[in-house]
Amino acid sequence: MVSKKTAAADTVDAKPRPLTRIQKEKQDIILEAALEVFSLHGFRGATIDQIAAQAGMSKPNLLYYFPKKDEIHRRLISELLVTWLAPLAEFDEDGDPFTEIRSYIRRKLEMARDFPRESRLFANEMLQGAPRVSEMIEVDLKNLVDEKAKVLLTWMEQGRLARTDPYHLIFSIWATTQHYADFDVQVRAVLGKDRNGEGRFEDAARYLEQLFMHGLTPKARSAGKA
Amino acid sequence: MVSKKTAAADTVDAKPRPLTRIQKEKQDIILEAALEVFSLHGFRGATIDQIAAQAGMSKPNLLYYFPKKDEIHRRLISELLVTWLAPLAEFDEDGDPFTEIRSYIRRKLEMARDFPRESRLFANEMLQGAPRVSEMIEVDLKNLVDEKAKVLLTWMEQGRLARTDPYHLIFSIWATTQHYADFDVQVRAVLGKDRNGEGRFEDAARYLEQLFMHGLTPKARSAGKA
DNA sequence: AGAAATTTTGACCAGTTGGAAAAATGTTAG
DNA sequence: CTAACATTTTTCCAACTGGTCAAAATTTCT
Repeated sequence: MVSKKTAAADTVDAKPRPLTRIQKEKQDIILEAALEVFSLHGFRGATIDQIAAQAGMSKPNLLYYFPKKDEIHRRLISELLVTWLAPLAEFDEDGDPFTEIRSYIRRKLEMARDFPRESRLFANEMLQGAPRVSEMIEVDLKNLVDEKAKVLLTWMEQGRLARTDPYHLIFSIWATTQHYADFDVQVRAVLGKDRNGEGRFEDAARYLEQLFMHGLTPKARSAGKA
Repeated sequence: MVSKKTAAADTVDAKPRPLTRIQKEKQDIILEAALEVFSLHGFRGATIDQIAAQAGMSKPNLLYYFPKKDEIHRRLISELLVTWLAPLAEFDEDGDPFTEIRSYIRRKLEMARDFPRESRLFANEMLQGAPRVSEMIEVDLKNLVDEKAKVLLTWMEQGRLARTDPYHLIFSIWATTQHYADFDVQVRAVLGKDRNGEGRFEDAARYLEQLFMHGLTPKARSAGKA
């Protein structure tokens, strides 16, 4: 009764059965396809048939590797969260505030460019109230942000960074960078064909750097009234 | 064959039949319910049954007013877009740049607070590649933004605003404000119970003002090195 | 090669979903 | 009151969905 099916079912089984190379490959193909479909249609909007088609296999075959739709999604999300938190974790207390913030922004922007599907998968989950990751964001994410907020506060107290709300600071970085992945259609539509070439990414990076470093105040009156 | 059904079917009919007050009321109830459900689950994720339940009526009864699920969604989206573009349209060339931008940010932030479902409905649509509103954003939205970008450019040339990319400037306002509606769960989770009271909104407003006015550079060296 | 294990396929199913048809129940004007 | 119209409910259905299962095809191991 243990090994009627061999491939995936080793979630919490006695004999984890090492996972053949072929199984790993197929699983990766499926996860890749699922990422594509889930990120576009959300969990409920995506069908196993679609994912199977995208993965180039039949539905029952896919279900042989992942017996539950749920589980594909869960795997994607949990893998994603690791990737997603990594850049923030790199934030270094001993570095220069502006260098650290600038490179964090850049890394996040690169992620929006290079992993837009991951970003959208995450956004979909958030939009729907994060039913599948609530614990993850209430514990892991919160702790990490709390920690980094403390670092920011230290910098502010040392006068090396403008005194402001560290949490909202982090939110604004997330928002501005992920926007380019999540609202890609809108960005493309508004920028029009011309402004959409390779320069787009650099334009965004340059603008965000300006925004976070100096805001919109023109040089002439940087330290002006009030 | 014209009037077998009377209520909704007047999309492009000969006799638009004035729409009784009762019909208008019921339609509004349905749209309100649909907004709730669509904004949470996306188009495909939402079912007519759910919407009907939310609206307090039976599915066939709902279908009497909106014969197609599609149409409820379309109506919501098109009504939404008007509301959504209004604040940007108010942007006044003759005003003071900073006053205009600041009040635009505040209006958008208020909208994120007061109409989070609309924001999420819109976000859902964008995430999915805007299949139902592509024309709207490629024409109406683009034109409006082009126009306002020109205003921003003028201000920049007059030295009244930092020289930067006006399109990305607008994107960053959208991103930072809508973030509070679309990623509400995340924001709540990260802020924790304490920091989530009535002050939250004001904190965000204050932070964003600081960000857009001065960036993160501390006062002491506002106009520092190159 | 041949047995054993793994992978793939095809047929199938029960539950859900969007929607149609028609009967039943109001509602209103004459 | 009643005929005409508007609204609501009941019943039903075909397509789709997540998922099962046994048999067939393939790979792996000896």
